[in-house]
Order: sequence, then structure tokens, then C-alpha cells
Amino acid sequence: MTKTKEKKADHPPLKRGSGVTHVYETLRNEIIELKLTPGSPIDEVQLSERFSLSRTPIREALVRLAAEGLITTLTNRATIVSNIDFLNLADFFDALTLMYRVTTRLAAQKHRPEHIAEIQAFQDAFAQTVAEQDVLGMIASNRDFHVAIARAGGNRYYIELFTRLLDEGRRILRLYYSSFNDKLPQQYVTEHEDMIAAIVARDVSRADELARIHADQIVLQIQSYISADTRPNATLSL
Amino acid sequence: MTKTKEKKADHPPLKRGSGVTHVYETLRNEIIELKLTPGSPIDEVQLSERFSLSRTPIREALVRLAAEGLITTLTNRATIVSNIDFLNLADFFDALTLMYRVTTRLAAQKHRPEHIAEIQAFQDAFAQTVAEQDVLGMIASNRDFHVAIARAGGNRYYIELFTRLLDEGRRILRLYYSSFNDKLPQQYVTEHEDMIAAIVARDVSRADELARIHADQIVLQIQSYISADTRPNATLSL
DNA sequence: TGCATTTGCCTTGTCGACAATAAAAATTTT
DNA sequence: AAAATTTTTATTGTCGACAAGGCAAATGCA
Repeated sequence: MTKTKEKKADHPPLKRGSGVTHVYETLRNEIIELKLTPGSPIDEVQLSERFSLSRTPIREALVRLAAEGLITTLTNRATIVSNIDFLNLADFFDALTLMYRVTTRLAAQKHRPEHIAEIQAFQDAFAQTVAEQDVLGMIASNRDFHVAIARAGGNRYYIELFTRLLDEGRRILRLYYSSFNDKLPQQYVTEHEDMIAAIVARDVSRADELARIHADQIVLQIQSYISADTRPNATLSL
Repeated sequence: MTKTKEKKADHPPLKRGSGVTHVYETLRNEIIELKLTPGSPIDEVQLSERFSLSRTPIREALVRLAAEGLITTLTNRATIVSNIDFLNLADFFDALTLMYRVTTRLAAQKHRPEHIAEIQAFQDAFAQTVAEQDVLGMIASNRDFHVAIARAGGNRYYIELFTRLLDEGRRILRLYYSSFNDKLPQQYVTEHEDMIAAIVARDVSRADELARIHADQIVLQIQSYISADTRPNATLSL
């Protein structure tokens, strides 16, 4: 009766401390990509079988995920994938908008040539996914694009918070990504290009303005998805 | 040759999952209060003796501290208390100022009566420590005051980041707290009162203005301490 | 004496087993 | 049959021991 559809990887000994990182990153991605759905249980022994590790390193990865808020541990009982907090979405949008603005401003002030190349590369990848109507790819490359801008700004506190917010946003967007059949993505491509131009020109106030508009639009988009959701209890606790 | 000056507490079995939390909070405080100085080694077996626990729960507490950036693990080698990053202090000040402003703005918008009582209580405690010239108490109660304001604003992302920044600030301030013999503390009391008034009046722009001034002053104060530091290598890596 | 190599030690990383806790199932009692 | 109680079970929390890796001292060599 055990779910044996887990692929038991047989590459246990890569390097000494690398197993934890691998488990952490793998689970983190699976949570963000909703392969592990909110509320679903995380079983330590099951994971230890899957990754061919003992429970100790698995546990360490879970502690890190819990510190990040991606999983929730019910003491002595179970650990589950954290639910998406629809009730406090306003806080999320507020912080997201602020980080959009602050990071773009800082990038305009502090970027160096190599940063522009990196940003442009991610923007190209984003444009490609838009051209291919690869919605899941769009969500991922859009995130990479903005993280690159944040890195150009160089403030580690903003980078960390913004990354977390963008990844949380990926979870939300994936819930509604079937609704993506509109013209917005192409507009985002243009806005991204404008943002790059403002950053290159070191035009701080214009970068700020563009970031604000961009953020507002994304917030509106997500909100429209949610309000268009007809499921009666869709915005309940989970 | 073993340092036996650690007080071996003999209260191991309180409750099942509480040991980790206790170790985490204890070490966190000791790091912030510089009882554990930056760069000093954290020995797992030593801690397990001190807290009468096995290495496993100690390790879990350390993982959480590492996730927060308070300790640094040199893989397979050692784990040390994280150094204060003087090189990137500008980033710290930038984020700190932003959080001062944003949280105070939000508090003016969203506070409820019970929040004001809490804020005022911490402000009273702060005023008390100033009157008593209790510098260490000032640092702590000032932090509590601003965290209370952030809680009144209610945005968990800001609360978390701001708390982290304020606690990191406590580490820095403790390095220089002997320089506190000036008139600034009394001025901070007044500014705090003004901030409370603006919050109560729900005057968002005034709250923002006051927070900005307050932040700038604190930044200037810390910077003056650092520049007045005559130690040649005081601002090196550690 | 200076440098490369080896050996040993110290700390962390991993493991398998056991204990505790709480939910679920089974049993008893009314 | 319903409710309270006991037993079972599933999962996490903790433990002690071992292995691995890196650093430093010790050794060998030029």
C-alpha cells in the first residue's frame, strides 16, 4: 500500500555536505512549482528513501524550509507544505510593490556593465517564453529577470526578501496560469525593455516610475485572476 | 584542558520539542548581545554538554541560526558567529531607513487601539532606561518600541525584515555603547512621542517624515561612532 | 634549514535505533 | 447504540556512535 511511484535515486555519495543542499533545493522547487501542493504532508522516512539518505540530513533540509516559511511543522504530529495565505495577500502585494520599486531604483544607481548583460539575458529568455506562449517558463524567467535587477542594486536585504516574494508569487501564479490567454505578457516585455533602458540611463526616478507601474499591473492581474475564481471556497484558509 | 566554566544546566526534559527553541533563543540573544563575539567558534559538543542535550537538537538550532545569518558554517571545519559586515553597512542603513518609514506609515494607517497601548508601554520603558542612563536597556527597549510599531502596521514581511535589521543594529550599537554620553537619547524620546502622536492622528505623511528623520539621525549616530573609532583595523573584515 | 609529505586530531556530517506524542482504531462500559 | 476508555499505529523528536574531511603538528627529505 506504499506509494512506490517515487523514483529512488541511487546516487547517495556525491560529496559530504551536498545532500542537504540538494534535498533543500529540490523540495523548494517542487513546492514553488506546486508539484507539492499546499497542505500536502511531508513524510521524512519517505523522503529519506527517495533521496537515499538517512532522516538526519532530510530533517536539516526541512528545518531550513520551515525557517523560510515554505513548510509548516505541526509538532509531534506532521509537517505539511505551507498554505498560500490568501487572507494576507494585501501585505504580500504591498511588500512586492515596494521591492519592485526599491530594487529597480538601486539598480539604476549602482549597476555595473556586467549586470546589464545578465539582466538583458534574462529578458531575452523572458521574451522567448512569451513568443512560445510558454506560460510556466514566463513565470520563471520573469522572476529571474527581476532578481537580476535586484542583484544589480546589490543590497542583500532587498535581494533576499524580493526573491522570497517573487517565489511566493510563482506559487500563486501557477494556481491561475491557465488564465494567461490575454495580451498582458507582450506588454510586460515592452515594460521590461523600458526598465532596462531607464537603468542603463541611470534615470532613477523613471526606473522607480516604471517599476511602480509594472508592479501595479501585476498586482491587478493576480487580483483579477483571484476575483474571477468562481470556486466558492477558493479563498478560504488554504 | 576543557573549559569547564560552562554552567551545565540540569533540566533536560521540559517538553518534547522545546529544547531546540530554547537553545535557539538563548544563542540568538547571546549573539545579539555580543556575549558570543563575532568570529568566535560554536562547538556543538560543548553546547550539547551545556544544555544537556544530544547534538541533534543543538544542530537544529544552529541550522536555524545559520538560515538567519547569525552564524556561519564552514563546511566540515567549524561554525562561527557571523562577523558584522562593516563593508556593506550602507546596505544595512538603506534597508533600515526604508523599514523605519514603511512600518511607521503602515502603523498610522492600520493601527488599532490595543496597538497604541503596546507601543506606548514600550516607549515608557524606553524613557525609563534613558532616565536611568541604562544604555543597554535603551538599545533593547528602542528595538521593542519599533517592532511594536511594525506589528501595528501588520505586514509580516516588514515585521520580519525590520526585526532582523533592528537586532543586527543592536549588535553594532553594543560595540560602541560606551560612546553614548551625549544628548541624543533624550531627543529620541521626544521623537518617539511625536511618532506616536502622528500614528494616533493617522497622519501618514507626517509619520513617514518623522520616521525618516529618526532613521537618518540614528544612521548618522552610528556612522559617527564608527568614524570616531580610532582602531586601525576596526572596519576590516570582522 | 627549508619544504614536501605523512600522520593524527578535532569538528562536523551521517547513520540506525529508540522514545514520546498524538491521532486513529478498537474495546469496553453504560 | 452512544460515549468513554484503552490499545494500537504512524510520525516526529532524540540519542549515541561512527565516518569523513580538513587542519596542524610531526616526520622525512633535500
